[in-house]
Amino acid sequence: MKQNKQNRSRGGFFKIIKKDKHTQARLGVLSTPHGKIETPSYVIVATRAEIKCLKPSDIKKTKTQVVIANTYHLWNEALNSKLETLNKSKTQNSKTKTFLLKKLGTKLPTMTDSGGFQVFSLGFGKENKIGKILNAHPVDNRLAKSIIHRRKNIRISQRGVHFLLDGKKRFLGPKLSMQIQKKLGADIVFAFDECTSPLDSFDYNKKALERTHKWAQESLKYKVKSEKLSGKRQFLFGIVQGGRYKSLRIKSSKYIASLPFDGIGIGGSFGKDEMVKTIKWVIPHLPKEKPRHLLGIGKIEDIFNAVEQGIDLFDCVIPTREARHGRIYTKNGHFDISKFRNISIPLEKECKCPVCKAGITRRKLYELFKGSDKEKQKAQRHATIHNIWFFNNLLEEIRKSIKNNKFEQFKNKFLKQFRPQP
RNA sequence: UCCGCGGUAGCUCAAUGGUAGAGCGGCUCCCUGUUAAGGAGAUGGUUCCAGGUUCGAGUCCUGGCCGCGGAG
Repeated sequence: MKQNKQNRSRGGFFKIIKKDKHTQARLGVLSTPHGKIETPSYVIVATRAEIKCLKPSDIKKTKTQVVIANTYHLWNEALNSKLETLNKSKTQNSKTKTFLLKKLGTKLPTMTDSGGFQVFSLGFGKENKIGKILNAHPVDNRLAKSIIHRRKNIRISQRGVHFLLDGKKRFLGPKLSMQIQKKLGADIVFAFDECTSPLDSFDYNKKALERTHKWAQESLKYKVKSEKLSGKRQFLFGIVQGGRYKSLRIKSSKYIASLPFDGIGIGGSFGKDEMVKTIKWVIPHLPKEKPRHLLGIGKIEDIFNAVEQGIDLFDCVIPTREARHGRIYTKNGHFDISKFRNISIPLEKECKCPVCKAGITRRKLYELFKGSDKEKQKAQRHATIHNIWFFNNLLEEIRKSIKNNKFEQFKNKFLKQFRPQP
């Protein structure tokens, strides 16, 4: 184990090129079997190995460096692909594309999430209709008490998680998660963990954290084993949990940092406006030379705050989901297309994204959104391309600013300008 | 000119004579490791007009007006 730790953390997988003088922001490069990723980078969500509403050729236009798919949602497809792969290898299909890349239809670095988030989203989250970040409306304590621990869709044990969904029962644990992720073939994979809810108590989080740490060990063990067998390299990230509790976050950081992971994910839930605080508890205990991925974050402000604290990777559904719902991102803030339906100006002034360059106006986009099913699909595709491009471009600018020692200035300037639209 | 059918929210339509509703649109808001191509909320009415019957009329009766279809 100790040997592994030494070898794996120095494999040239992650190189830090520059550290910002005034903040903890850093510029780096991740080298994966399918290409390099310049960090900080936004990882675009492609849950079922496709970016919703986009064709493979669209993805190339969006400055996307890397995408993340999901173990839980590709479970069946991944296991069924066993036969497919065998058949194809028999018929001499010499291309060694991974399952993910085949489905994605374009070549670029990929990641997969382990299914740990679904322990929350399909359990507590679904049951109580809350997200992993406590929202603006303060939750009544009595309400919080009444809903705590109601997780009728899942059963969690030391071995893993039983999902009881849509009348189907299935079990996912660290070993199976690693097996599925191996099959999916991402360049970077995550250890199986338990994402808890922001309303879970200290005691619950403590127990959950013990499980997550146990599963981290097992994910690592199984991954090392399968690597020996197949010879194929996948980089594995461990995940820090601990919810909203400082002592647990620190404990988790230290523990995950002590294991021979290739990178560190920071997962779990956050209290309202407590994200920076939580990241600050975690970062000091992480190895400086390993990449850090803030799971499931974030919004524009979150990105700047996290980069400032030394985060290298993000992923979030915000750009894509909100695009589908008609929200457009611009440097002056985001706006809902319905509010600007009569304006014949580009989605964003002087935007260089392919959609704006093609002359799609706000009025046109609105008309498409309200048109036939086919037109709506077009609208969602345009909005998705624009938003993804916007986020990727923003990260590009952030990288540039770190390079020039101007991150803080850039952050302040950008956030000042990024206000809800006039 | 006659016969028939209809006229209710911005639009399309509901409502055995008993508190006028729904869908869509418009408006406000939400979306953070996607069971989300989604969700929440507020608003919205001289029921074409004028009479009549009735405790009570969107509903029944009479007469107008308007629209659609048919016949001449």
